[in-house]
Amino acid sequence: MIRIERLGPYTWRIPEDAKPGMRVPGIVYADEALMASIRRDQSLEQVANAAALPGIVKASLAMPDIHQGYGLPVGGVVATDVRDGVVSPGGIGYDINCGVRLRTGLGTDEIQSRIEPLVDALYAAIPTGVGSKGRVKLSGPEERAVTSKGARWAVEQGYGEAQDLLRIESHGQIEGADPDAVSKRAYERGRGQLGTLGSGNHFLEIQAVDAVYDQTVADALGLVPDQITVMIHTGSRGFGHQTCTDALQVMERVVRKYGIQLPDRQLACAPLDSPEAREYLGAMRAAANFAFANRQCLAHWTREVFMRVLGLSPSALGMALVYDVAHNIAKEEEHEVDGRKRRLLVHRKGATRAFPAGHPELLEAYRSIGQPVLIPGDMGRCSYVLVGSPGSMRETFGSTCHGAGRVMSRTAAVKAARGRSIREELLAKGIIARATGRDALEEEMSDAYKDVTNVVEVVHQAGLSKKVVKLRPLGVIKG
DNA sequence: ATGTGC
Repeated sequence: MIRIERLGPYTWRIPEDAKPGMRVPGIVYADEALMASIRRDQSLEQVANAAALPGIVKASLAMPDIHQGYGLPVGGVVATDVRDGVVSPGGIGYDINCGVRLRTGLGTDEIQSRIEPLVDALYAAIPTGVGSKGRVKLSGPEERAVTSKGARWAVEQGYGEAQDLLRIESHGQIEGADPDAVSKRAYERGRGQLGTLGSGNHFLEIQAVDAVYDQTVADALGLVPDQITVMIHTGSRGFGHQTCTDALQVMERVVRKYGIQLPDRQLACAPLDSPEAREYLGAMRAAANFAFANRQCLAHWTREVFMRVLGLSPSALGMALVYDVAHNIAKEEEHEVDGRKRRLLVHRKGATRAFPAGHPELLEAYRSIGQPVLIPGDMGRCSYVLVGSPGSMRETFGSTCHGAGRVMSRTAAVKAARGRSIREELLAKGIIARATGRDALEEEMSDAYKDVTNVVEVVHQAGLSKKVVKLRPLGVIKG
């Protein structure tokens, strides 16, 4: 059991001497109850392990939704100096640019009785499940264009509108993508998968605004009580998965070549000035753009379904994009550390960027309110919208949590759900669910997750991001 | 997360 001390009501510290090789301490954001569940897996060990990465700055950080992952826990944030630091694919995750998109719609009154046909039509229109193939057939050159242009590619093909791009993190197009750094295998796996939801915790949900905590910011985001929203959670599918797999294979060799000492081989990494790091970052950005294009396509079809089922014109439907965040990605950013500005590679793995109002890298639309932070909970409880707070710049390299975080493995959840009908339980709560995988709803039931309300309360109280609205689920489709 | 799995 790793040594951890409490610093305050919402912060904990793993001292630098808790494990050999640590270059910086670990800092974990949690309250007492969340820490009790965090202690049950190996995630704190992983926070300490990541503190041994060369060039790590200040601390190995973890959000209240952490749980064990590959190398770094999901919910981990690691910043490395671009001059002497490394990039670690395990610090980003297999699902490169897994992220969340939120759109607004009508009022609940207008569609309350139409949720079931909407869910059925969405389920029919949007491919779900492991290995699902999409409606977009990409040629080789087209797929390369997707990796460079991201959401812009989708808009140019008629999936959505140009103004959507003004409401996506990095405008849905990450610079520095290198289509030549992506393997043939990743291209093959991705080819049929643009415009697919995938499986696991990925979902598309119809929700309603349930509570408003910050009226001014909610107004600026176009979110009012009882309004319908659509939340989409998915990533780069087989394309990103293969890109991560390819990189890990390379990094294992690189660790030996450069003589890097690591407490866990899952943290395999490469110095940022090496050709291997440049190649991976080029491929990671390509995969990130694939994911932005993926969410853009899904959002477009969602809009089409709403128009068809409700018999509405585009202008009557509205459905503006609120925001689209990447929560599995590494980004080069400038941060002040001990009074000095430094260029850092910030790895966010199951963590959301949360720049506060006024930050120069924010989209123009949100510069005065801060970056919207989209936090999906679980199917049966709720989700949240927050915005970045100034504390995130002082403490977490402009980062906050990304979701609820699992407390049960998938197999444990299926076992715990034996004899129950999760679909019926959701229905009893007024939530209509459709899923492809045989155990998909059981694996994803509420009991398998921490209560997102507790997670969000911690990041709110800790000053990393502030609550804006709560969203309650009405209908969901899953893989 | 994933052409899921020791």
